[in-house]
Amino acid sequence: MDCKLCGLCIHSEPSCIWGSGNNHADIMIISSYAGDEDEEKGEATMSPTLLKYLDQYGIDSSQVYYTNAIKCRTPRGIKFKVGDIKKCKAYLDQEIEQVSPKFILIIGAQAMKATLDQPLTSTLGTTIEKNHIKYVPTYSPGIIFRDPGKAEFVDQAFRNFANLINGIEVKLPELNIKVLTTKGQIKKALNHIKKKGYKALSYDIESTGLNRFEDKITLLGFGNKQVQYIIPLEVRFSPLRGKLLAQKELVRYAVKGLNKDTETLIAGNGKFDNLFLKEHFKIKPQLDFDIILASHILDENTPNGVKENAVKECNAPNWDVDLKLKQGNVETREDYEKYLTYLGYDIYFEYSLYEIFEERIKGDPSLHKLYYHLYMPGIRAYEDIEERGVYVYPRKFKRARKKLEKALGKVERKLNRYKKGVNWSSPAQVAEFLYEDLKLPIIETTDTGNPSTGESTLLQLRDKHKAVELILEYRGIKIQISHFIDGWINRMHKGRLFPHFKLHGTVTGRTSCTDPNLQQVPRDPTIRGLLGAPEGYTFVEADFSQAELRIATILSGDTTMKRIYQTGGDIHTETYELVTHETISDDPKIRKEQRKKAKAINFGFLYGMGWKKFKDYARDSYGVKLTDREAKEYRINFFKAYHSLPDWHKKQRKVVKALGQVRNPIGRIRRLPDIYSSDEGKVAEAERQSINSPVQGFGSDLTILAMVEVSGHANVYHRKLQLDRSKFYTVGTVHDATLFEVRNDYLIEFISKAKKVMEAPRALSKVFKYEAPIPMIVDFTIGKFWGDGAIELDFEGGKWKRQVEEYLALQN
DNA sequence: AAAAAATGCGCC
DNA sequence: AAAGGGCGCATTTTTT
Repeated sequence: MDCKLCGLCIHSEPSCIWGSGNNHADIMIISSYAGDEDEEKGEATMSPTLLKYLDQYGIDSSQVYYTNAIKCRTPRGIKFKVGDIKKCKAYLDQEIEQVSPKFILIIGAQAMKATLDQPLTSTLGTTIEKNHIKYVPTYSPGIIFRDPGKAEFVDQAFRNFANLINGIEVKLPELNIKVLTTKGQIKKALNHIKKKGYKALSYDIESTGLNRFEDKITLLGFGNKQVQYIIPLEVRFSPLRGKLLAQKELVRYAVKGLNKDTETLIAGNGKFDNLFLKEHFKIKPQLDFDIILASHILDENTPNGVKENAVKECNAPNWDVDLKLKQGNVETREDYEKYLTYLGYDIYFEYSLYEIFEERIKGDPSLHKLYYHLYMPGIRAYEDIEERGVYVYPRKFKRARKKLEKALGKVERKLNRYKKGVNWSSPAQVAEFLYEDLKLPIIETTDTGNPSTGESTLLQLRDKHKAVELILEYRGIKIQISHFIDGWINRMHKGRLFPHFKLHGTVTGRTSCTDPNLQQVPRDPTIRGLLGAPEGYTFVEADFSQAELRIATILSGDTTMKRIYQTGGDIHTETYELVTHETISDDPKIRKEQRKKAKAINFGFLYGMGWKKFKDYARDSYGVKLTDREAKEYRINFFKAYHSLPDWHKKQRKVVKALGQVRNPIGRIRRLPDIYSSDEGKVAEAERQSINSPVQGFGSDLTILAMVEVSGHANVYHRKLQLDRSKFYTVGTVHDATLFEVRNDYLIEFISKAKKVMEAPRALSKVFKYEAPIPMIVDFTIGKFWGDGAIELDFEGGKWKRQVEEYLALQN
C-alpha cells in the first residue's frame, strides 16, 4: 500500500504500518502514531510499558489487536496537523470494521481525535459507547516516565477498561433524593440536617442556560453523600413551576437556613450558582469551599471541573446527561426523574470531592493559607464584581463607532487604489497581494507554511511599500470595531457589561476574563473611555507600579535593582544609563525616547531574551530600531548591571529540575512536569516558565490580596483602614490593577485608605508572614471615564489631594 | 450549514 | 549557548 495523502510518509520506511495481533479480537488498542519500533518490525508493536500495564490489569495481550491511528512513523519534533490524523482515519476505520472489537482502549490525544473526535483530557478513563463498541481513552502509559503525576490517570483508565472487559460495571452510587416543595418539608430537612450533625453540605443549581439575566433556575439542591434535597423550580412536572412568589419564598427560606446552620457550604463553581440565585431570588449562600478552585490550587495543569475530578478521584463513571436535558428540557416523567438524579450526583460528588480536596489542601500549609485567604475571599469579591458589572457610556459609543468607521473607510479606499476587490481582513488575500502582486520578500511563514502577514512581518516590510502600513492600520481599526464596539453591544445589559472572571483561569495564578474580556481593552481612549463611572461616581484605577520588575527584583535579590527601588529611583532611567553608558537627557522629548528604549531593554531582557529576538521586540513593541551590535551590547551590559538576574534564572532552572515544580514567595506552586520530557523544546519551555510563572503568579496574588482587603472580603484587615462598602464598588481587575467606581463624596477618603491597604495587605504580613524587601507602590488614576482624560495622581508631597479636589470641582 | 482550525491581535 | 510568559475574541478558511 502506498498512501501519500498526508505527507508524513516521507519520514517513514516502510510507510503505512498496519496493526498486529488477533484479527478477530474482542479487544482493540489504538495508539496515536507509529514509532521507531513499529517501523523496525513493519507492524504496530506494543511498547514494554503498555505490555506491563496490560499484564498488571489481567488483560491477555495475545488476545488483543493493536494498531496506530497514524500509520506512518512520526519523528519527534514533527508536528502533524489535525488534517493528517483525519486523512489516516479511513484506514483505521477499515481495521476497526474488520476486527469488529467490543472494547477499544484509546491511547493518546491523536488516537482520540481519530476515533471519537473528542478532547482527551476531559474524557480520560471514562467509558464512551458508540456503535455498540465501548471505548476508554487514556494517556499513553509512557507518560509516567516524563510526568509521574499522570500515573493515577493511567491507572484509573486501565482499571476501568479491565473492569469493562470482565463485565464488572462500575456503578454510580445509590442516591437518596428527597424532593422539597413546601416550607414544612424544607423545615423538616433542615432539622434532619441539624439532628444528624452534618457540618458541611454541598449545594448546586440547574438552569436553562448560562446567562443569569435570560435563563431560569430549574432546580436547587443541597446535601451530602447520605441525602440530597432538591427544590424543583422552573421546570416541567415541578409543582412550583410558574409560581414565582412561592419559589422565592421557599428558596430564601432554605438558603437562610443553610447560611445560619451550616458551617461549610460547598459548591462546584459557586460564583455561578450564587449570581443566579442573587439575580432571581435576591439571596445567596455563603460559599465556603469551591471545588473548581480547590482543584486548581492542587493542580493547575489538569481540568478543574467537578466531573473530570470525580472520574479521577472517586472513580465515578461519567453521569453527564445530554445538553437538552441539562438545560431543563424535560418532556416526560422519566426525563424529570433523570434530571433530578443528575443534580443528585452533582451534589453527591461535590461533597465527595470536598472531603478529598480539603484533606489534601490541609496537608500543605502554604496551599491551605492560599486557599482560605486568597482563593475563597477572592471568589466572593469577584462575585460582587460580577454582580455590579461595568458602566458603559452608550452615547460616546455611537460617536466612537462613527469615527472608527470613517477612518476604516478612508484606509480601505486608499488600499483599494492598489488593488480592487480584496478583502483586507483575509490573510490569504493580503498574502497574495503582498507576495505575488508586489513581490515583497517572504520573511516569515505561519505554522502551516503559508507566508505570514502578521504584524511583526509587516513591520519589517513597512519601508518596502506604502500599502503595508495601511494594512496594519486597517486591521487595527477593524478589530476595534468588531471586538469592542459590536462585541460589547452584543453583550450589553441595562447599560452595563458583565465580564466573568476566572480565578482558576491560568496556570500561573493570574485570572482570566471573558464575555467580554475586560483585561484586553485597548488603551486607546476612544475605546477605553467608553467605560467609566455613572453619575455621582468616579472611575478609579489602582495599579501596582512596575509590578513585574519589582517582583523580579525581589525574587532575584539583585542589589542594584533593590537599591534603585529602595531609594525611590526610576528603574528605566537607571537602566538607560547603565546599559547605554549615556546620561539621560533633560529635554523631555529626547528623554521620552530614551525611556522607551529603556523599557524595551528592561522588559525584554528580564526573562533572558536573546539579542536577536530583542532587536525585533524593541522594534515591534516600542518602535525602537537597533543595530545588531547595539542589541548585543545592550544585552551584555544589562546583565552586567543587574548581575543577579542570570544567577536567579540559573537557580530557577535548578529548582525545577530537582523538584519538577517551583513556588512563589507565598507558596503558590507551578508544576512543570515537562521539565522531565525527552523533548528538548518542552524542557526549555518549562525552564522559562519556572522563571516567569513565580513573577506572574506573585503579581497576581498581590493584586488579589489587595483587592480582597479593599473590597471588604478579607479574613484579616487593617481595622483603622476599613472602607465603607456602601460608598464604592470594585468592578474588575487587570492582572496588576484594580478598577473601582467610587462615590464622589468618598473619593478622597477612599484613595487615602485604599493606597495604604493595597501597598501592604494585612494577610500578606499576618497570614503569609511575608515582608517585601522593597516598597510595592500603588498608583491611582481617576476620571469620569477609564483611560480617557483621566488624571494620574501625584503622591509626592500630598499634591494628590489638590488634584482630586480640582477634579471634583469640575464635576459639579 | 455548522463546526473546527488557522490566523491575527488586543491586554498585562 | 540560547531562551520572555500568560490569556480571549473575531474573522477567514477548511473540513465535515
